[in-house]
Amino acid sequence: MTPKPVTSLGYALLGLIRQQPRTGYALRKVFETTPMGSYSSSPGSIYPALAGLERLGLIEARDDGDDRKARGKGLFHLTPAGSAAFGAWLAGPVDGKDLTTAMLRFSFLRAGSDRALIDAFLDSFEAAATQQAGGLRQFLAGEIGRAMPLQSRLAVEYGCRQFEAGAQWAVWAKTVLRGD
Amino acid sequence: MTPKPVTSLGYALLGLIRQQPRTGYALRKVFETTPMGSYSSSPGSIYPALAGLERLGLIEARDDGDDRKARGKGLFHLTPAGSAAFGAWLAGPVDGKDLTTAMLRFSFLRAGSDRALIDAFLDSFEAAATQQAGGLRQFLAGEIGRAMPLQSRLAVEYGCRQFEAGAQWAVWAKTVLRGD
DNA sequence: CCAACCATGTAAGCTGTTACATGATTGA
DNA sequence: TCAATCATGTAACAGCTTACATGGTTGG
Repeated sequence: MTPKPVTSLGYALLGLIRQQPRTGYALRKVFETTPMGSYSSSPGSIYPALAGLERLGLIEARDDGDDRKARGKGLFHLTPAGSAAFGAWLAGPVDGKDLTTAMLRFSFLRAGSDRALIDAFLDSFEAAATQQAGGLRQFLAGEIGRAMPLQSRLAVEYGCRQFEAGAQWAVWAKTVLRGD
Repeated sequence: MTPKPVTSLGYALLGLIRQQPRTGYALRKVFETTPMGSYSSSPGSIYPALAGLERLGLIEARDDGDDRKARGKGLFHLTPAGSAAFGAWLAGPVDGKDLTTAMLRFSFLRAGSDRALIDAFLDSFEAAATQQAGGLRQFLAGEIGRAMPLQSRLAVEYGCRQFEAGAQWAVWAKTVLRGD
């Protein structure tokens, strides 16, 4: 029952594999050709990560398919355990300190089947972002904040605005998903 | 002439020490009590980092002061080499892929003496953020982007908005600094 | 036939995290 | 005197980055 031996790169891989079974190389390509690249750079990290997930029994490689497209080890599939672990991760709470990871999760929710999770996510994302922004504004108004050099205060203001933009995004995303 | 053996935590430490000489403990406190905490968590990283900076000759501990406030090793000061290295870092270009580090740098510029650097920074920060946002919008409009699941597209939109908020912050910061 | 791309990895090194360990001093 | 805070570290471990190494296949 050890809860989290899986890193965010691991979850990214699980999510992509859940979307459709892929080879290690195809996974690398996704990171190279999409903004998801910010979650990893190439080979040296993803192959070891895949090996780790396989060792944990969350994915397995199958020489899947009648045609010989599978040159290497074949396509990775989620095992039932992998599916369960990924599902649990998807349903977890939004951590205010790590909105980037939260967004990764969001990108793997499916408009069709996960509607309830999506609504819950957006609500708690908005709340978390608003709260973080509030914390920073409070800091700025407090003793330490007022004593900081101007540049530092401006930098903190940047953080506030980032969080506020995040909260606004959540509101916007809700309207988009409603009028779909 | 090995260019960059200093990490962003290292630069954060150099910057804080430049603001005023401090003990290792005082530096830890800054990370614990300000939003700068996002650049590190405690002891296990900052003491080794300080040791590294000392080994590189960028800082040195002095039993500075007539009164015995210095219980431990004393206060860390920048050496001339440290001052030069930090100054060079401050004057470097804004890397679009790492706006967080850029913001750390910004927070250490001084409204009094670094006016030229500040103006240059804000201009190039705005440009970088705008460009990153544009890249993401272009991606969304392209083949791969249009083929992605809705959730993923919304997540990318989040990224756009973050960058756009960054660009807007830069514009705002310029007006603040002008009317000072 | 040669370049590009498919496909998979290994190895060294650095950084950071967590958790533990220690001891002096100050204030209630 | 007892807890909190000042003050400094170490050790084990995990993860990522960079760079290198290896081969098969396909298209011009």
